Amino acid sequence: MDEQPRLMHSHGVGMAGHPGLAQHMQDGTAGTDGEGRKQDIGDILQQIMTITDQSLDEAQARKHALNCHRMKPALFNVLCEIKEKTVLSIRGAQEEEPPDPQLMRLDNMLLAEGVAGPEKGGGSAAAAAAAAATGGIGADNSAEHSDYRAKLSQIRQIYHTELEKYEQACNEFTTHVMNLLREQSRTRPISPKEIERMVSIIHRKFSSIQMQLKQSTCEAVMILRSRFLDARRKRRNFNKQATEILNEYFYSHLSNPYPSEEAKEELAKKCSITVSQVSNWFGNKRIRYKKNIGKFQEEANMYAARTAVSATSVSAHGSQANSPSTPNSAGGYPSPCYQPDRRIQ
DNA sequence: AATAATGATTGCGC
DNA sequence: GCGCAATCATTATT
Repeated sequence: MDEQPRLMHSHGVGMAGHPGLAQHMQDGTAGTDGEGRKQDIGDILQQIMTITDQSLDEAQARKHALNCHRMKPALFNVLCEIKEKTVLSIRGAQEEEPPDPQLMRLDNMLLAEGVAGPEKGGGSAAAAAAAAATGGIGADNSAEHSDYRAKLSQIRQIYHTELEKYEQACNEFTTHVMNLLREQSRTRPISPKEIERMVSIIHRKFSSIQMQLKQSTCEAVMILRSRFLDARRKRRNFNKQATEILNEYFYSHLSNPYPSEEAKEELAKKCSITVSQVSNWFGNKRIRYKKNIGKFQEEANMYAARTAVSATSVSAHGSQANSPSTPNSAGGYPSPCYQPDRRIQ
């Protein structure tokens, strides 16, 4: 019920009644009465308000005069405090900045890829060594790898120069703004705290720009990786002998062209390719054979004839064992017209 | 330069 | 995990 008066009292923040000002004025204006002080302040404020109407030289002189005025520090502090209470307190609350998880992720990735970290020694020698250490396959691989390294270091260089540019621009801008604010704080209530806040705002802005750089660098690295890691891009056909061996197996097991794990391993060893390459080959072969048997007719006949010949020659030498483990008849895949029958004769 | 062949990858169902 | 089918990207051929 009777809270109204108290509320109204607490809201009454006027300039004349400001405790800080009163305190400052006590030692500044010894001997004058209240009317005089008010007159003084009104005078100063009037001068400040009209300063823009004057010519440049005049304004400069007036600014200097005001700056040297004995009331200046007091007024300045009061204005700063009022400003702090009215404007900045609104934004002051949301001041804390937790480390952005996304930024951390980007940083970690760049570090892991060797883009952000310290410069790793020199050029092609180190790259080749690294390639040899990781690859172990041979010259082909190391050539690819050094190419990869070269491109990566290119990205790295761009990243660093850009980052440095941003850093420099940020510093330049910050000092510029700080100087400006310091300069303006001679005529405008700008507290050091406010300048500090402004600097942190600038830093935040620039770090968000840096994050964009990091983001795009990450993307570039990912694209580079996918380019070089995708085996489709460095595909080499198998040599003649390898395809020969694979085809031989395929056509002699046409009824069931699914080599077991062991068979795949053996084929891989014989062709000096990996087991998964063997699997890929058989996968491709099966589907392509099935899709267009006619096209493979000739090939099928050729290999069938060849195995038939080798089988007969083997059996002619005495051993009666059937060479392929699975006979070639009933099954999923249609056979070509010429069906090699090793039981022939 | 077009086109075919070929090894590798991806998405889906089992 | 495997195989199939579709597809990609490169290499060989015309």
